[in-house]
Amino acid sequence: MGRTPKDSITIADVARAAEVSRATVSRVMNGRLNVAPDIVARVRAAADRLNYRPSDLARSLSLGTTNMVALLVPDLGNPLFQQILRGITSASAAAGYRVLVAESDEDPDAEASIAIEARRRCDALIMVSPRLDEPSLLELLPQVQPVMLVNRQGPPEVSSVLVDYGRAVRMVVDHLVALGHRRLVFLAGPAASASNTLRLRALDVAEREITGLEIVRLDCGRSIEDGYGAVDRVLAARGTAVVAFNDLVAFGLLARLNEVGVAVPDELSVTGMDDIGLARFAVPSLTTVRVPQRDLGELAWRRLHAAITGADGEGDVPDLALHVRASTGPKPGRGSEVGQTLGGGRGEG
Amino acid sequence: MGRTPKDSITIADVARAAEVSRATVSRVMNGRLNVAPDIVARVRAAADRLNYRPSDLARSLSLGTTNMVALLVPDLGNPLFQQILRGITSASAAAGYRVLVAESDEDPDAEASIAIEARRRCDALIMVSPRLDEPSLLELLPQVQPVMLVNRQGPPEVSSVLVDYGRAVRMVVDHLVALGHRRLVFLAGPAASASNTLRLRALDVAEREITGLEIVRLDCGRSIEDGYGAVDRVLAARGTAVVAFNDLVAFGLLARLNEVGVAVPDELSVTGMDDIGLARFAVPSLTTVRVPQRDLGELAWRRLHAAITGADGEGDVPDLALHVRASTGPKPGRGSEVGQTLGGGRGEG
DNA sequence: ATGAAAGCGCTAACAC
DNA sequence: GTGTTAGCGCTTTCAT
Repeated sequence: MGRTPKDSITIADVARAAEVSRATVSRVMNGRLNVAPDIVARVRAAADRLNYRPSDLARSLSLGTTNMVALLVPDLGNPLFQQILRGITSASAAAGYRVLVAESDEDPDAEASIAIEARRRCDALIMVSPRLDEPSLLELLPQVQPVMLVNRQGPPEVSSVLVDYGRAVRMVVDHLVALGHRRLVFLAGPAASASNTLRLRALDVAEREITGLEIVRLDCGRSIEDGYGAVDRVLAARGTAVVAFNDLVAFGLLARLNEVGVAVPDELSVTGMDDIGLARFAVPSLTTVRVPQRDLGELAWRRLHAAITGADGEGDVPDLALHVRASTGPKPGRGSEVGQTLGGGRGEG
Repeated sequence: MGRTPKDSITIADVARAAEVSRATVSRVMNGRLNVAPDIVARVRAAADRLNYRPSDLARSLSLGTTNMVALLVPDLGNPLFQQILRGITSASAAAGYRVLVAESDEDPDAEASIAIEARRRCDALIMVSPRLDEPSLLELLPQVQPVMLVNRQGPPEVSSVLVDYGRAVRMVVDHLVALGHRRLVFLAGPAASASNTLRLRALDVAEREITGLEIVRLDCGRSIEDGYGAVDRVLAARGTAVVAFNDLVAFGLLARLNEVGVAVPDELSVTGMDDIGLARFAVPSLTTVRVPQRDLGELAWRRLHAAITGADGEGDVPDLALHVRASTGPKPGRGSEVGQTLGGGRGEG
């Protein structure tokens, strides 16, 4: 409307106080040249005296740009998304952008409308691991451009940052196979998670390629509690090593194994995924694959920023690295050392 | 300006398509009554057909309200702040608000300007554990109202949500004293942290009140690494129990103690603070005080929202609760059971 | 019940 | 160099 008794002082107040036009004040505030030094001083003085702060809202409306990015994640409680948020926040802050966070609460149906709504207030949107089904996603994406996908593949014209969890899980499997393990238990994550699918596919391939390798797949989840609660089924599966969906699951597993007195890695090896900060400090310290989650956020931002500004998006998805620690060891049973070579997999049975 | 070749379709387009005035479209979009049903239908149809989305920016400018809250935290990597963010995000989303996150990176000098800048884009600001010194804080607060402080006390006219870490640490101390411990080691957090000061003060009081109680204060920090790295100094301090600044520090400590072969709690008891999700799953599971961090965020939001809308801010800071788990036990040495009573503290030496 | 018009606070042509 | 003016897209009096 027009009647809001705004307390805030506007550019007009400064213009009046400095006895210049609003345009000139604007020029001064934005460091535009072509303003006489004495006028600049006068305006600055007036602005300071009045404690003037330009309205970002009005600037944005006029400029057609908000300097904000929206970030939509399924669950802010997930360390992965927290790290990505950190990466995006600090990287975008460097470019003068702010981050608006939105959470879908793992509800696929809510995602689309939240995405649209959040995007409306921002110049761009970053969707992390959207749980939306493929058709809905394809329908949504054009409406929220420019948009960036993290850990989910979109159509070719939509850029994305993807971690190759397939390769990651394969690194773990190869490591365990090299230690002599032939019967592994995989603790699967949420079915709706694209990265879980990647892992499963890689396991299929591994099973096919490595002779004698058996992998028992167990539905589990992605939280500590899920891992903790899976122990009975894990033990019943009679594998010699377990590949957890992520570090959190591995953590829960380790805690419970410790309670029931199963020695890790002497009786059972355990691996995680992600290398969250705590992995190194698990008891025993956790063998896992380092996924540079924070860098992921930064990269997503860089690419998006490049897309917005028309520059070229430098940088590639950071490398994965297997970190072998104390939670994995040779397959229990005969002998102690194993030292097999990777790959060709001379089966045990 | 006026020349931006906006691709987005505006209220004017809809008005034209529906052959009504923009005012009418506005009324329809906002569910205002006083519009003939057939007109409503026509407008809705046009809007749908054109895929019209009102610009939040323009609405905000006109309405004078953004429906956004700014959240400023020192460090997004800190689980406490992450939980608070979660609480605020979900609680405010329920009221149709979005959260803008900003991070000061623990830099006190950056805080003021970030706060002002973030606040300008939002209707209100929540500052968590500001590291700013007192005078600067007092100077800043009036400029960013409405503002809410979390875990830091401001002047009376600025509302805040405070956890009584003093009481929390005292609960831990009493628990340890009851177990027979008389020489404790306190691993202190960042000096700039107000909550650390609260803990230290409470320890002074405890030392005065409980006869025979000695507390060795060691500078440490707030991260796992800090706890991990403090082990040598802790052992040198020759206490029988250690009170860690928070769960993270306790985690690092436990990990290292396990590596060097110090039995917890048989040789040394360890306590944390906060009861982060992982505390229960530490090895051994961690005795700690549950600080409902997420609720803190929700409460901060509720109070702030009440202040904005003029309602009254219901709700109180949620209760603290000591969770006794496996990381604490009787003081090592003579006998096994201790079973002393709290308080009056019959000293040992 | 609807439209015309002013205004939210700012920026950027365009004149002078 | 500086002022004038016309928007950015929306809401809301005020008149009809």
